[in-house]
Amino acid sequence: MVFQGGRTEKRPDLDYVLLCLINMHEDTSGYQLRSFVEKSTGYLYRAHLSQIYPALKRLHDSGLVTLREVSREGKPDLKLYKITKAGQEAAHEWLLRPYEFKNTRENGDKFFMRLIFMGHLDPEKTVQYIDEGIEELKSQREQHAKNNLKREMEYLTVSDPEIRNRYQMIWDQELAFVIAEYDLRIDWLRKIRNRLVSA
Amino acid sequence: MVFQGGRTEKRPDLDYVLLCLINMHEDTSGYQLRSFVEKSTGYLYRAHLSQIYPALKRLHDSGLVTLREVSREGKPDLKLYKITKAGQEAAHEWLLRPYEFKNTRENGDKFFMRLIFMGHLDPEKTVQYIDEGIEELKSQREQHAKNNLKREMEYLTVSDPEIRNRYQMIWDQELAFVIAEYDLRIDWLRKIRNRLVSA
DNA sequence: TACCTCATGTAAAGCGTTACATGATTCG
DNA sequence: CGAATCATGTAACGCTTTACATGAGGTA
Repeated sequence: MVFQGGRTEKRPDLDYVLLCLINMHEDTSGYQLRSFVEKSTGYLYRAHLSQIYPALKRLHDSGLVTLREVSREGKPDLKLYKITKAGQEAAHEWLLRPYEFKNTRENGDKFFMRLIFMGHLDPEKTVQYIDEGIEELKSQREQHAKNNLKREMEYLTVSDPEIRNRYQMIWDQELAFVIAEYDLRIDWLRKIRNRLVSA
Repeated sequence: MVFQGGRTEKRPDLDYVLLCLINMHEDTSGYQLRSFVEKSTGYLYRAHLSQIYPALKRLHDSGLVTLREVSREGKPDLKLYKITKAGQEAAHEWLLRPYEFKNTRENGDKFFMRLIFMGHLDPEKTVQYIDEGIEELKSQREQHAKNNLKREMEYLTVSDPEIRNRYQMIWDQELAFVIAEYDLRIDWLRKIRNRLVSA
């Protein structure tokens, strides 16, 4: 433990994901955490053991987790982690921190990922988080709808009409797909929102 | 131009994306390419200028593109690229290369990205590509449906029933969302497939 | 005046993937 | 007998992001 760093140090998202998972389940090993990252956020975010072990070391050095080593004959020591008070505060701070939206797929996925760890939170806070997400997704949806790919057909300087038509068709479909995916996500957020307010 | 390397050298996907875009439009600059990457594949894949410039250098060194420099007073030279025969072959080889599926979001997106550049191809080849994608997505969908997050609620060692219920609700919704997103993508591939065979 | 677009690049930091290193046990 | 799971880690490599460097012209 170097210095109690619960404040707002810059940390990779992985650190917070692990912190939240350790908070859900005491005495977890790095190896177990990998499979739970997989099972919980797996569709939206993944991590390799080679990222997890250094991340746990960072968390330990900052005093956000403690560890207990269990010797096992012929095998490397098992390291079981517990969250500290500072760790719980850091996790809480992360969940409440205003989400920094960027217009990328990865950024959108991470917005949804954070939601997975919000069960501990006051539902009102989660609803506020979701509302911000809905607004952002609506605006991104409109941007895509406006930046119509059809206009960009001008870029295609290929004369063969059959090829042009094929590109046109694929790009039209592509745009429709992007819009549909945004609509699905917006809908999904609304569903969760409704369940949170009606509970 | 170091050596004509049209064969199957290992290249980042970015190189092929740029190659395909240069193939669509002669005499393009790196700067223009960035905005067209944005407008064409933007939802699925993006690149910064700091990646594009080195990529163009790689393509030029391998003889896949040629360039023409246009002097402009007080400004850096404008570099306009053209694809070579070797470049067209490399792009074609990339499009026909069997897609290496991995169960990650990024990998799924890149599958769809490649489709955007298949307008030049024999539609039968594109249909075959799509069929492989549909099979893969169906299998991934089933894996997610099976790895039901409910079972993983065991991991959550928090006693408060209100918190447990909230997690349960969010995770159930999360799973439903993942499945719905797979279904949307599978549907979308079927739509494009139908348009390709009926044309 | 401040910001955006055009236009080319390099350098460093950050994050993710693959390979290496070690070794027991279990399942097909 | 080979593959998978458990269990910990380090090192190298690759791609992405941000910062730095330079500078003109247009627009709010």
